[in-house]
Amino acid sequence: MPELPEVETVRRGLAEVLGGDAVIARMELRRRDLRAAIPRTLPARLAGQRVLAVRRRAKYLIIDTPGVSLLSHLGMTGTWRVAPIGDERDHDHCYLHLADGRRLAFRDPRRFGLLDLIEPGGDARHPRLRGLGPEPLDARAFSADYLAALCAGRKVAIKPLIMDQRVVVGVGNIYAAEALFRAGIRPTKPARRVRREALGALVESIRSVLDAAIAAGGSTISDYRQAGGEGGWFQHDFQVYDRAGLACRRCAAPLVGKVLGGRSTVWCRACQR
DNA sequence: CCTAAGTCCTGAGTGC
DNA sequence: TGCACTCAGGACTTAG
Repeated sequence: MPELPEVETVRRGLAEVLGGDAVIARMELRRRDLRAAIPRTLPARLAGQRVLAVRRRAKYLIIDTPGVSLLSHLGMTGTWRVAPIGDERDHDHCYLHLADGRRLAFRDPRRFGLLDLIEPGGDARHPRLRGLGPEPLDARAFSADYLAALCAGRKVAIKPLIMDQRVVVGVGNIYAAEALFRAGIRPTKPARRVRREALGALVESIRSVLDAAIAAGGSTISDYRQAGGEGGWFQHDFQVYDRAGLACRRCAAPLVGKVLGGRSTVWCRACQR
């Protein structure tokens, strides 16, 4: 669910909650079988650890402590929230009890999410982080040159290509569709057929749509919430996502939709070539 | 019955 | 034929 803007918004919320030397007194596991099993050793490793930082890499959240880092992925329906005692819900899989009495809950109905540990300084060796592409907001690493090199000779459609986390991280089904609309590129176009200038526009569009969505606190469809429980607002700015059959906001032609790479995809035949 | 913000795996196909 | 890589499709799960 959450793509980069939603994960970044959650990161900022968690950083605020955990700032000022928060200490994790105890991790309480209620259910271990998420996408992968939560390691049995994780609660013991986290107990008594002081939070040093809350980071994001791709769609992963990383809470650093001196002894171990906690890695989480929200999958499609994952949320972190401040959960006062008494606020227990179905699908709360894990509670982090802080030393000051507050409590964080990880809730994920579909269980496509993930909790794991990273050894200190071990990001590059972690199997889920190894092999990830560059951060899209890093203009130096994610450039038109870089994307053009990865598109060369590729028959795959441009939309699934930019959703491939080995190519660039953080772009999912919503923001891929929105960035392609902004860049005027048809999502089904084979990557090798997209012109160099259009790839430059796409790189800029990915950055601009992600920046705008972060500024809006992400997009709330059903489950996504910020750490404080608020929804995001960017869903009101969608130009194409979930708008198949409706009028293009730019030219009023009906938007078309089809399944591409297993994901629903919407675009404007007139505005996107 | 259908759909859904994401990976992850398998198997078929391609090119050297 | 073998190997490496690419690409499409399905699986996982719960809720609305």
